[in-house]
Amino acid sequence: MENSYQKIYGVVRRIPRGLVATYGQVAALAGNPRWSRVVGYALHVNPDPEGIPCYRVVDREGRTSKAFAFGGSDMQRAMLEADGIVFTLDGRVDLTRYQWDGISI
DNA sequence: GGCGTGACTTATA
DNA sequence: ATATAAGCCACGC
Repeated sequence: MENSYQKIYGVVRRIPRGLVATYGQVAALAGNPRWSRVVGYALHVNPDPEGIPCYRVVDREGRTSKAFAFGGSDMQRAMLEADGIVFTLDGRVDLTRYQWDGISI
């Protein structure tokens, strides 16, 4: 039982539908603001894609990395739009409106 | 424990 | 905006 990953997964799992969180946000909520890379790795291994919607985790710009698992940011965009999130013309999420506060749930 | 790598972040040029 | 550098932590060898 490893705390770090469980915490990260727990935080990501708490992200409410229609909102997104950044790697740094998840890392901070997990307990350490410096796990940004670890969060990415944790989602990379993604042991439970159905319980851990990695597409709701974006970077500081509201964007995802090129190495995104589902087939690229294109798939992620579709998933987030299905959650009711609207993208900007830049192909990014409006973090000013959709970034999770971490207080929900 | 060291070294390289990585779905990150911040700072500097 | 892009590139480079450094920092952070975890995994595999």
